Amino acid sequence: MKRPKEIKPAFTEARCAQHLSATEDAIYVIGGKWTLRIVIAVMSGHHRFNDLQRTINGISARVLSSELKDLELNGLVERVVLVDQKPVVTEYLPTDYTRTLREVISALAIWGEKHKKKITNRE
Amino acid sequence: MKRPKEIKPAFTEARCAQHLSATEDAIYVIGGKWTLRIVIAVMSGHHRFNDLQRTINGISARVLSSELKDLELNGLVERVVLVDQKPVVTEYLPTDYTRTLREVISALAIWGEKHKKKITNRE
DNA sequence: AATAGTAGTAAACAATAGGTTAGCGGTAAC
DNA sequence: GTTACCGCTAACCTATTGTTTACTACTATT
Repeated sequence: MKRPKEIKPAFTEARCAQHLSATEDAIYVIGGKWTLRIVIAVMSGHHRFNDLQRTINGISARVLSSELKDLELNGLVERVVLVDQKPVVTEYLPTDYTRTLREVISALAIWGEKHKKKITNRE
Repeated sequence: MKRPKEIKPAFTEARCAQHLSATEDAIYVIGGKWTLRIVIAVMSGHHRFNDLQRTINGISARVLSSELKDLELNGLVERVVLVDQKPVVTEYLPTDYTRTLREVISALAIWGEKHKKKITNRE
């Protein structure tokens, strides 16, 4: 017997538990303040340290450095040092795994735009 | 003249800036450790304080309380006190705006599952 | 009368994230 | 020679976040 005249949930009980666990894992990896922004910048062609720092507004070298190390550990960027270049150049490149985040980023970006409109309209 | 033989970016430069700004806004609102998990639980039919605390593994009353206040301010839950009930009952209900997060949650949940499989397989 | 649940709040504290400043070794341009 | 860019790193500090414990006021059950 199911609750007779109540709001029907947007997610079933099973989906709830599943979603709770899965989003917990996802947020653990990509939920940081900077993580996805770095990923977006790398996917957009910004591969160098200082280029990334310039592109991502407000990030400090210290934080960028430690975030890049985490991302590398998780396989979300690949760090490549080009030794044969005149000044040795370090590049952070997207991987196949990075590209699996495209739908997540798109969904977030779409929602973020809607939310911005909502906020700016009401004030 | 565009870079001749390089990896072509997954996002264009314009999309990059757009995505950076929009996801920044989105993460500001829903990027917290608990935010989306509470939203999922509320959308799944868990409407009461203690029910939420039981459902969301590891959250303390203090944090749940303050997160619910934030969510209410952002219009992502509605706090309803049922005064006519024998013991006064407080409910946290999803709103229309909450439901705009469905795609975001789905995308995150799908990615989180994939990521979990990836991690458990390699160890 | 005692216990337990409901919906929290207060206080005190610990942990983590993030920011600021400074600097290093190298190259290259002025 | 001095300045500046590159890719960082160390030390230090602050702010946010989260934890624990205890407690409130009320109701219902045993």
